[in-house]
Amino acid sequence: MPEERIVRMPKAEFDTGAARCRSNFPIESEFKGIMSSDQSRHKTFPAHGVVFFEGDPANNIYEVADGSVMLYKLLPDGRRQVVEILGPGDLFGVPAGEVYDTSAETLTETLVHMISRKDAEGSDEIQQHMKKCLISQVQNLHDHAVLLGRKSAHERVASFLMRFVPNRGGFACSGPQSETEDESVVTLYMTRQEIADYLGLTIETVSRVLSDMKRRKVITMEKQDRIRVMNVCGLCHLTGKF
Amino acid sequence: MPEERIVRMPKAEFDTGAARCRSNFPIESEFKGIMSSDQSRHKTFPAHGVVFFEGDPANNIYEVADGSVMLYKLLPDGRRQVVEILGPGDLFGVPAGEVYDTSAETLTETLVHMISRKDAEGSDEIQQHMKKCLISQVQNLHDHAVLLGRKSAHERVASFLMRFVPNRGGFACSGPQSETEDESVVTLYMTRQEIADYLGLTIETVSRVLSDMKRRKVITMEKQDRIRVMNVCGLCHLTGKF
DNA sequence: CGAAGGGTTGAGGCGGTTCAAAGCCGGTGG
DNA sequence: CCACCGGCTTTGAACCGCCTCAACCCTTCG
Repeated sequence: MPEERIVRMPKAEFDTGAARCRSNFPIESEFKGIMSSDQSRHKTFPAHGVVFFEGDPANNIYEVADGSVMLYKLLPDGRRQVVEILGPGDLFGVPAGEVYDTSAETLTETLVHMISRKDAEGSDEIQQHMKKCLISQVQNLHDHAVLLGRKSAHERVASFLMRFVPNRGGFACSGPQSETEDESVVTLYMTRQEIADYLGLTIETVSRVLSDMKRRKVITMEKQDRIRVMNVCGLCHLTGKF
Repeated sequence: MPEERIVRMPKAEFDTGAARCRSNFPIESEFKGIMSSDQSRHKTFPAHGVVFFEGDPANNIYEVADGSVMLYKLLPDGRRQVVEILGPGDLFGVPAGEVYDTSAETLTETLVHMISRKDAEGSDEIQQHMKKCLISQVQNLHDHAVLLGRKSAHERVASFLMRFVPNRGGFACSGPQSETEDESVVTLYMTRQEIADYLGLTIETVSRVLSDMKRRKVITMEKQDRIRVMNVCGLCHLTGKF
């Protein structure tokens, strides 16, 4: 079945490699960051801790060492859009101007490496890594623009869940483990509000879509943020990407 | 009035400098590209010409020398999302994997510089420029995510139009030229379909919003793609950003 | 003049939001 | 151990903004 799907896929849907830099799993990884050098400092934030606010002077560049971070922007009336979700190995806080263009908050307890802008400029290794991360970041943002601009609520939630299923859904999709079973457990570490703000929806819509998927037996919920996908292939087809 | 608005602006709305790398004007600029070296080739595309398709092998990196280019992605059922609009000085076709993650089409007659990936790797100058462009690209994509995820149709169209008004709307907004008049003429060089696909709307909605703005005398239309903004400050307030 | 290809306008429907109420669950204190 | 509280989540009902579908208009070009 996955082979068949690959054959049918038009060029445009090939995996372009954007996922290779950043992990599928925001958590649980033991990433050995490129920034773990002398000149870098470390800092641990609790879950839902603020790393910096939009508009703060951009003095440091950060790398997620362990945990997960979201970047978001606010409109003056309080509307929020979460623009990126980052995991181990991802960089953030790389500024075009003098200040950060987004706020950064942790989702889970998170260890970050920090390095000053000046020191980052000086290191070729870091520059290289930065470029690589930026490129994959851009491609992820392209995907997210498609999601926000053109996908239905069901497709958005399905795409979101698929993000956290390892080795599935991309060009290199490994297909179901066995003939009879195609399950996977994903842990979100995000509140409904955070998910909604990432997907451009409301809390209620996210909740309704998840309930609907439960009703259709695509997923079951072990805890509120721990979801068992009963049929990965089925969920994948709900993303709109295939 | 503009000074007053700046004072009221919370930190979060400061211009973060994302616009500095790329021009406000996709057209009419005589940008002397960093790629205009020996090893680069040039190519001119007519308006609405295809530079490459999503999924094509990513052999070259491009720079817009003159004209404008849009990058878009398609879903298999034909839904399209334009993810970026580029002008002189902007780079595109920088791949994370082996293939392009978007398609690239010109909006107007466009001159591009091309350079092979290998040659790009070799030049520090190009690497530097590439990094700078990527960073501003990321910030523009952040803004666009907010637009797609959280803004109303009116706010989207207003934001879109403000993009093409020079020196207005950002942190460095110069304010109205005179006490009595606050006009500006923008030329879109895009069909309604392209605008709609960029803003995550339908043709009809774009058309209706523009008609509504005409009715409210915020804009007048000199030609279908040539719009006179009668009240820049007024339009700016419709963007939702202030 | 007629055809073709955008663009505009109108009517109706639907998906997602809004507002409101109830449910669930973990934590705290009696 | 259970009652209570607060925060998050779920569910329901009504509404509304944008989409869909269809007709019409305008401009361009043969």
